[in-house]
Amino acid sequence: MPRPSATADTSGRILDIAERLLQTRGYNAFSYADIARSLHITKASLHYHFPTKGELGKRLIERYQQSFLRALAEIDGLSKDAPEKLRRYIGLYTEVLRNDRMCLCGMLAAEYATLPKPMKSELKHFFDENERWLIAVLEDGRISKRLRFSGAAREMAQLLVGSLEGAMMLARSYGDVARFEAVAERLLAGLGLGK
Amino acid sequence: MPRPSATADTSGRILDIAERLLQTRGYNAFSYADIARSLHITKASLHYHFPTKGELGKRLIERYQQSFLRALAEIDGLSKDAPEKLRRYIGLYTEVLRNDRMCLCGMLAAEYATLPKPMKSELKHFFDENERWLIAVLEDGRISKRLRFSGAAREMAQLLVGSLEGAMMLARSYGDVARFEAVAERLLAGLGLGK
DNA sequence: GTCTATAGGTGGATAGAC
DNA sequence: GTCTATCCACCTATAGAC
Repeated sequence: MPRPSATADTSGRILDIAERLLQTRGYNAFSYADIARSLHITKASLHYHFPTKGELGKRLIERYQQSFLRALAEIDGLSKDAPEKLRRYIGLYTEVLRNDRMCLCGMLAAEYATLPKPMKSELKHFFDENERWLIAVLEDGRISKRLRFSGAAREMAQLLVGSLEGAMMLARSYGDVARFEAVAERLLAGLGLGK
Repeated sequence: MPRPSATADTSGRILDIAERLLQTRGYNAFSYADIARSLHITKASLHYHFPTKGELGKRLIERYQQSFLRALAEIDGLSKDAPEKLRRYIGLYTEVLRNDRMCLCGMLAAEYATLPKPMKSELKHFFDENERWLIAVLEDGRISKRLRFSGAAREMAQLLVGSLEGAMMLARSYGDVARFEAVAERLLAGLGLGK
C-alpha cells in the first residue's frame, strides 16, 4: 500500500495528517486542532475542506480502502500462487505496523459504537471486501492443493482478518513487530504452509 | 467471569458504570458526566472517589484483571483437561460479547497510545497473565496428547489471545456473536480439536 | 482558500459549604 | 460523601472579512 504523497494539495495533506492521527491515536482522540497545528493552518480552514469530522472520517476510510484494494489488485497481478498472495497480504499489515500504526479500520472497529452511521457502513464494506478477496485466494489455493484447511473458506477468511487485526493491536501495544510476524507465520502454518 | 453486583457501594457502582461505558465506547469516548448521569450523582462527587480519570482507568483494569484471573483459577478447578479448559476460556470471551461489550483490555489496546503510563503497564500485565495461563494449558495439552500443534507454546498463546480479541472486535462491529463463535471453533480445530 | 473571531458546548478538575 | 459553583482548556462548527 503506497504511502500518501508529500506533494499533495491541501485536502490531500489534511487527509495524510488525519490518517496518521487516526491510525496512531484513534478517531475519538484527535481533533481539528491537531491537524491544524501539524499543517500550519487554522481550524476554520479545515472546515472548508471537510465541513464535519464525520465527513472527514468517512473520506479517510474511503481513501484507505481504495489504497488497500489497489494493493490487493497489485498482488493479484504479481502472483497467481495462493501462498505467495497470502504472504504479500500479510506484508501489507506488517508495513503498516512498521510505520508505528494500527490498521485504520481495525482502529475504527474498536471505536465502532461511537462512529457516525456513514462511517459504520463504510467500515463494514472494507472488511467485506477483504473477506471477499481472501475467500477467492483460499478457494483457489485449496483447489490447486497449495493450501490445506478444513471448513468453509469464508470462516477461514474471517479468522485471518480478525486474527491479523488483533495480533496487530497487541504487537503495537508491546512495540514489537516481531510478535506480529511470529503470529502471522503461525497462521500460515495453519494453512499448511511452512517457512 | 462474574458480573459486578448490583448492591455495591458507591465506588463499586461507579466502577460498574464506567466499566460498561469503557467496554462499549472506549476510554476516550466516555466522561465523568456520563457516569454522573447514570448514577444520579454530580461530577464533583465522582472526583471524591476517583480523583482523576487515569486513576479510575487504572482501577478498572485492576478489577477486570482480578475478575478474569479468578475465572481462570475457577477453570483450573473445574477441569484438568486442556481442551475443556480452552473451551471454557473462549466461553469467557463469548460471555462478554453476548453482553454487547468488547473485552475491556482489547478495547484499551486499541487506544494504547493515548493512555496514561500506569494504565499501559497494567494493561500489558493483563495480557501477560493471559499468555502465561494459556502457555501452561497448551504445554500440558501437548504432553498429554490432547492438543496437537507445532512450534512454541508461547507463540500459540499469543496467537490465541490476539485472534480472540480481534475476532471479538469484528464480531461486535457486525453485531454477530455467531461470527465470533465460528472463528473460535476454527482456532480450536487448529489445535486438533473437533466439535 | 485562508483568515479572525466567536459561538455554544463539553472535557477533567478544584474550592468550599453542608 | 455529596453538593453548588466555578475554572480553564478544549471541542466542533459557523459567520464574515480578505
